[in-house]
Amino acid sequence: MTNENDYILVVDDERAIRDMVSMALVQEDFQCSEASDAHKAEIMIKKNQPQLILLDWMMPGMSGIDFARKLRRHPDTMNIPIIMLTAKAEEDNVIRGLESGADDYLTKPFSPRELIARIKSLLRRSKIESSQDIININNLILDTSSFRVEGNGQTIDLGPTEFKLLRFFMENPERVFSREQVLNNVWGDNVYVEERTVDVHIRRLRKALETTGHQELVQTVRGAGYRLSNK
Amino acid sequence: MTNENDYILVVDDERAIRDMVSMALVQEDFQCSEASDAHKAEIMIKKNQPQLILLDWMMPGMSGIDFARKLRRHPDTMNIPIIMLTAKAEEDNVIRGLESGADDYLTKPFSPRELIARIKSLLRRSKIESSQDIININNLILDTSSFRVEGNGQTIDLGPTEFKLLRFFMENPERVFSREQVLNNVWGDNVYVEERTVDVHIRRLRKALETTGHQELVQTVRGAGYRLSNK
DNA sequence: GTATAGTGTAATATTTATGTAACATAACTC
DNA sequence: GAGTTATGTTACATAAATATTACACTATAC
Repeated sequence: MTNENDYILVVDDERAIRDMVSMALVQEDFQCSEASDAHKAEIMIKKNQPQLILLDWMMPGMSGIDFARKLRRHPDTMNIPIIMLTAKAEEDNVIRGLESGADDYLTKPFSPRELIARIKSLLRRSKIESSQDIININNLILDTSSFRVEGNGQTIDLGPTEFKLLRFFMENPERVFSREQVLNNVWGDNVYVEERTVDVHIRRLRKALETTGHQELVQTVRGAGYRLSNK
Repeated sequence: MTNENDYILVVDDERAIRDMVSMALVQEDFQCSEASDAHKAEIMIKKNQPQLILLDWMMPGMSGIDFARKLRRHPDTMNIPIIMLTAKAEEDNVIRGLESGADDYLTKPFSPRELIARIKSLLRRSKIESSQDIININNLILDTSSFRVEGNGQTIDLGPTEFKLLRFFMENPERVFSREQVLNNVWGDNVYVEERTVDVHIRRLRKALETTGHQELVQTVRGAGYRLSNK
């Protein structure tokens, strides 16, 4: 096994679950730590960033779902994969869990083998995604791992939505996307906002890019949508 | 909803599952068909290639996993996204499922909402990847994904209607279309504008093409309409 | 809590595209 | 060549698309 480089954090208030999970992880040569609540987990994450987090849905103090949201908001922890652990009775909420930013979920009781399977699958995916994390177009540099954008060496400040927007366009340059496509890809499905909202965020993005003269990369294609291009 | 163009094939030997899934799909305006085994599925795929396949793991005859592998090997079906449907008891095999080429998997029982969410997310990804379409006639190059037109390497600026017009003609070269046909295809049915309006837009298109000498591709066929031809 | 930053919407301004009509030219008929 | 019809060309008012701004509201940080 070559799992020894992957460090996994288990967050659950029930000791029995934590132990069972840890055991399964160690068996597979994963490194792992345990935290009994969100607060402790937060401290541990700051010290040593895990490659993946197993998160209980229901916990005293901050709930798993809120914690997941918090992690997703913070640039440093934004891209750590999260697997939610939910009890059978809470199944209805699974969707909310996924919407809050979890990447997968497991319904208790689950078998160690399934747990391992899902972990591996997620790690695999996240490694593929994070392997290409710096995009450079005309000296506009977007670093997805540190969530930074630089233009000609100068840092550009972007809000979360503008960052996602720019990232999406930089990952798919030279391609026109309709407002609807942009909404689906940047805001997500099942999110309803006005199409015109895209215009406003494009405007905000352009404004931010003006500081380094990169606003011209974001182009309007009348009747079709927007495009990022260096031509 | 704009899902009506996506055709999804459901392959499962249990009628109950197929019905449930179909119902959920139809509700979302997806087109869908059902197959009860791999063999039937194969025939249906040949006839009409689906945008996505929902594939049961365990089936009489060829198993889902083998079928997935087969699909992945064949060039025509290589890029069709596959979602595996696995029963709880078969969880050990989830990894093998993903390794055999499935893009995602769902564990039964699953909720329709989750099903739909995963389908949409997969379709979104695959659409961006597959939408590259370039037409080249006499070095007049039209790229539908970037909405760009180039003549001998030089960019040609076109308004939305002229672009659509040129696209239509380039997709159907050497063929004469009456003004009425052009209106129906480029402007859309049930849009009423004067037939002579076509002339004006043809004029605009020709003018734009003059910059690279491609105006002669757009030919008038007196009494019949217009044609795009390199002869 | 209070301050701050981020979001979506609606109203308004600006830019660009569109369709039509009027006139010009070319082609075809006799 | 005169008469007739089809197409080319241009200008312009209007419509449509996009840009921009302001604002109310929410979420987040301190």
